[in-house]
Amino acid sequence: MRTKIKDILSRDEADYKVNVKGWVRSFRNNQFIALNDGSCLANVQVVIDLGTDENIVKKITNGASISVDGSVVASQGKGQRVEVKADSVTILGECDPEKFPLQLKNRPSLEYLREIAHLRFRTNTFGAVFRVRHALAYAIHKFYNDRGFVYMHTPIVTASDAEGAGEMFRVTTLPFDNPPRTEDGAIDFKEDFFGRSTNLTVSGQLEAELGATAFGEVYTFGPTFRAENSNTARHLAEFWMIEPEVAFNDINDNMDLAEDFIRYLIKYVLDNNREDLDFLAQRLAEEEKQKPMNERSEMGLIEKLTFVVDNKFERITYTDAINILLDSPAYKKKKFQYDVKWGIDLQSEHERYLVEKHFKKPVIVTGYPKDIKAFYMRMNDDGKTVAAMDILAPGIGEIVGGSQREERLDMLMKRMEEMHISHEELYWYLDTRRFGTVPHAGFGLGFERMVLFVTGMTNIRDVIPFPRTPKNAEF
RNA sequence: UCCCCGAUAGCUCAACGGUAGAGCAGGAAGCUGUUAACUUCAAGGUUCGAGGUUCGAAUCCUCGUCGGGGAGCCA
Repeated sequence: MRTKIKDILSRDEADYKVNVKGWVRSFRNNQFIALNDGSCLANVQVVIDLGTDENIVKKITNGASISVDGSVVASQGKGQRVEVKADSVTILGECDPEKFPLQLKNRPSLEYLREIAHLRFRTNTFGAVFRVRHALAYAIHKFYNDRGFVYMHTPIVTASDAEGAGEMFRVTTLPFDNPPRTEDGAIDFKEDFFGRSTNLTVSGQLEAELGATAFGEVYTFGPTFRAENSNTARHLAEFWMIEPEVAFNDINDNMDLAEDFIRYLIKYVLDNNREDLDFLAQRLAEEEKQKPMNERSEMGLIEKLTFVVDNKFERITYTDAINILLDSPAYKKKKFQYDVKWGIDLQSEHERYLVEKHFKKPVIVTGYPKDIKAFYMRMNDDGKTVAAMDILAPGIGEIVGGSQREERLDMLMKRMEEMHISHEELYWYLDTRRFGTVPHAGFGLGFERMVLFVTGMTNIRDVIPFPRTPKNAEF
């Protein structure tokens, strides 16, 4: 019966028999094995006799997998309280040190580790990141389950291309070198697998709204695909998104939910993944030391997370945001590359100014001009703005985008016409407004952006196991 | 997609247009309660690819590939 290293270290007692299995992180002095089994960040020290069979000792190399039978004893050394005194060591899988691409003592760069993503889980950093990622995923389900939400699986393959959330990946079984054609030469999607043109989903929101008008409170948590040629540290072609949708909620309820949600997730990880977070905090602090003074962040990772848990997000309207920007020293000194005036979409530099310079905390911006937002957002009484809300996080930018939805059939149809979206194609969406329509609201939280925020990592490719980005679908 | 920067030993990085180096890893030997163990020795290179300039190119120029930072699009 195998005992996990996490259990040995947290039990913190001596004088009992165990079997431990894991991967060798380092082997010192022909005697001391630092063994890691992924159950926690820390290694357990395995001590073997100097007289151990040389054929075994030779195979205890970095990366090798071993099984150890022995006793947990109080350590004579300084670095640990308990260690495993081995009675016998079995090599499960050898690891040729000459060929093993992961050499931990060389401080491999994140970029290099990305090239060996199949092995990078075996590092402290990625071990911590992906344990935290898991904890966040679990906490998401727990948060909504505890509040009576129904977890809804919205389709991955969709025929709807009206969501306007970005470029889509086509799903087809047609031969691309010689597709069937209609009489006028267009590709005949009637011949395709689904009998129509289909794509990978860019959002589960429209389907989630259907669920919300029956269950009241639903959420989705699934993969999402955007075929945008985005090459940034914040974009993936395949990413995960959480989209709660709640009947009878207005925009203020929506903000409350999003804020409670984010704060809950951070608190969950602070309470349950402290060892990993402390390691990531230390990693980040060392990285910050490399930066010039004026680029360093004022707070450490733990401090930042605690601050977010303890403080309300700032809530401002789009119009307030524009006025703050117009009044800012940055604007007056012409520091902004893009001009500021009512009606523009806020640029990255504007969002960063609001979040990182002016408020220095997460900011919720509401009431955006209708012309820069999607058709389904509820029109405000002024006829110019919609009940949209974006949550902007320091260092990440937009982490949540949501709105109260337009529940009034006539208003919704008018907006769709203005934006050239077919009523026929979305008849099922409009039906929710035809039959027992209710006010409702929801939002989308980018899961990887949340993981970025919590772990303090800076590239989104380092918080998803196998990133899909333009020109990269390895593994 | 656009702008800027980069690619040199397995990894992290040096090298003014003039003999490609170091640390670590890996190999050999030693030491033995170590903590990224330590000490000694030996080995390790198509300088990303294709062209070009030059007596001579890692170094300069052009194109390409890949990576990083920023922007756009967004979550």
